[in-house]
Amino acid sequence: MTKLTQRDQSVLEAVITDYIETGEPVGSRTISKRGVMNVSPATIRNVMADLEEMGLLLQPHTSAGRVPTVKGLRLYLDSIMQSRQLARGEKERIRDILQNRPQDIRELLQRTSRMLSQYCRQAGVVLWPRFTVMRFKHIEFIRLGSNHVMVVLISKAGFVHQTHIEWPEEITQAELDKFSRYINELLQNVPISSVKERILEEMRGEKALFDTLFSRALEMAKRAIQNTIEDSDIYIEGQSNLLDNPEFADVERMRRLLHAFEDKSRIIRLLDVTMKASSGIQIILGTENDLNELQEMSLISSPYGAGETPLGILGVIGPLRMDYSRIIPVVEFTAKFLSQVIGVSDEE
Amino acid sequence: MTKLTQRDQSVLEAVITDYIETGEPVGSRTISKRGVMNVSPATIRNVMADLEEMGLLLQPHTSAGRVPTVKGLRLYLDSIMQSRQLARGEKERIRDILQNRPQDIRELLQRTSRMLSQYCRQAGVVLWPRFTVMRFKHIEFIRLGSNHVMVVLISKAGFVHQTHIEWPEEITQAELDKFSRYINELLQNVPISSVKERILEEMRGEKALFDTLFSRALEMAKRAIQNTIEDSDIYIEGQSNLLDNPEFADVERMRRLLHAFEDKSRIIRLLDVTMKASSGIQIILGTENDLNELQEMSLISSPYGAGETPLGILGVIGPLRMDYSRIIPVVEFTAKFLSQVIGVSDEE
DNA sequence: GGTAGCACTCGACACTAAAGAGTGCTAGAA
DNA sequence: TTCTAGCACTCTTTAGTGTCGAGTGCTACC
Repeated sequence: MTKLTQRDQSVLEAVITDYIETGEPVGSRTISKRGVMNVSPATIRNVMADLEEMGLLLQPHTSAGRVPTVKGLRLYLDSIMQSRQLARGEKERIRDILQNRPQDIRELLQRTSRMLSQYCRQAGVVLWPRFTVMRFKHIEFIRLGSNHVMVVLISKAGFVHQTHIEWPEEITQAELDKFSRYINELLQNVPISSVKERILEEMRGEKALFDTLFSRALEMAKRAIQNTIEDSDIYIEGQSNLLDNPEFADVERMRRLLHAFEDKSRIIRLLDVTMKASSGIQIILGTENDLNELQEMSLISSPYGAGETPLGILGVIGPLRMDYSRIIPVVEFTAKFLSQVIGVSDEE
Repeated sequence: MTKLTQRDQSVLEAVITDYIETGEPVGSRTISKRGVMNVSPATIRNVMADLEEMGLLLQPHTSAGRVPTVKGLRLYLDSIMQSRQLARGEKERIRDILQNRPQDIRELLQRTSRMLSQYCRQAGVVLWPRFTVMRFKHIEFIRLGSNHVMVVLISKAGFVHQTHIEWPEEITQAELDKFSRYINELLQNVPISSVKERILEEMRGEKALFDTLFSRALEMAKRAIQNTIEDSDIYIEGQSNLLDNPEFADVERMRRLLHAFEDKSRIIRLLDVTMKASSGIQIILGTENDLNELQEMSLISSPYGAGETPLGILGVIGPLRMDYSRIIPVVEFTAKFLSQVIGVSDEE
């Protein structure tokens, strides 16, 4: 690919900026009038024709202005755009919303998602952390019925997971309490990803051989953990913001989009992959993702975690035409700040 | 109001049936051709004019067919329509989906909501039970940080609630365990609505006076309960089904609707009121509810509970034009069956 | 290399006409 | 008295037409 001259870049930037603002195809005259470069529309047209040949711009129809392609946007994001700094007031506002530590972490994540959506006027999304990356804090067995035991599992960062197992034999709450005590002592601070191994190891140990109570406790914990691993959830808020974008005036498009949002498992997978791919902010533009229904959307995301360990991912989903220079720092800051809030309880 | 003759009723029914099927205004000729009554279009027209005068039908514009009004639909539902029985196969299908008791109750409710939406091709809705109507089963305090204590509260039916309190003084997990034991013993099987009184009562008692540990446990439990009471949540699934209805081809309408769904608190209030109003199935048609955004929707709902006690409410939200005769029995059956599933653990 | 001018293309919009569905009313039949 | 056939009328929908304007590509010229 031919290298872009300074002027080419300026034109590309002008087209994109204008397009992001208006959503309409941008004509040569518009750019010329802006006066960033003092050249005539005709000159601009020549440059635009070049850019189109390189696949950076696109003409929806012969006599229309130009619209950036995914490739064009990508180039712009990677090497032309300057992210704005967040004003102090903006940071304060985000802090205020997240700082009042709410009732439970579920609500914190949900609130984060809502904040992102309102603040960026797009859909906000937060992925519930995968349990496997957390550290064990506490387990509790509660007898619900003659064969039902409820298990509540809590991670150091304060994430709660509940599950439910069948237990063939009659068992009392007092016994279950003993189970809890055994397991809590055993697994204190162990990463949940290695809990299972740890249990298996212990099962082969001497104590389990002679202490039936202990070995049954291990068995129960094993089952509970098995139920827990694949658990995942996601909060998508502010979907209706997307409707306000003129690009979704089309009902058919809107419908596809809502369908995509309702089938959460696929979005979870997308986010999961994204999280593993990078530790910093990441942008996926339209066709760069594999979900058919999201081909016209982009995702701006960043992992969050407790201190250094990444736990989940949060971000903003919106149309290709978004105010990236504003949203990127918002997502970045939110992730950083949320990590701090969560990290507090994880540290000691 | 003049009483309806048999023929009037037949015409009303025919109009409504046809309208529910097609969504288009229904003309006199259409009904005549159906051949339910052997009369000419002109006769039907006379009857329709009468019905319109009574406010049961409406003509969108001078030269169009008729559409039922809310009043007309209400009359139809209350005294003309015959609910279909669910076929055995249909019942089986519903059972299958709900019976495999899932990981946790949250998932069970969510799954119910999804099932309703898929099965009725509208939006399904389930209200998370209010904690106040449940009975106490178990409480657990877990130390998260020097000043943070996480509280997990479990009801007999297996509902879990987590909250989070600040505690001014340093406290060890061992102490917290003692707290849990005290409170669990004290509150076993008490209705959560009277837990607070019970605690206050106990605080004035002799034991609290002399046993500081006990009185501190009470204090902590009191705070936890305070956080818990107003908690409520709702699952709305299958919103995209609504988009498939031609009446929502209009983007503006769609947008209002999505906004309504995103502001869950108002829908929760609506359901809450509905739940208290009646013990059986209940239908709210369009303008009969107070939410501006839902004026064009109706809600078919039924309370569910553990055994006899109503806990929450579930139902289907869709446009005025719904296949009531099919959906009503589905909602009814689902509520009954869900109550059974939940009831199991509540009984002993 | 940049610019001005010009002919051309295409979508948006407004306007018109025709088709079709459905009604209300009236006069006559059962 | 009740029903029906017929007719004039109303209103929406759809297709078709003409005009306007934004924007382009090309060419000749500075």
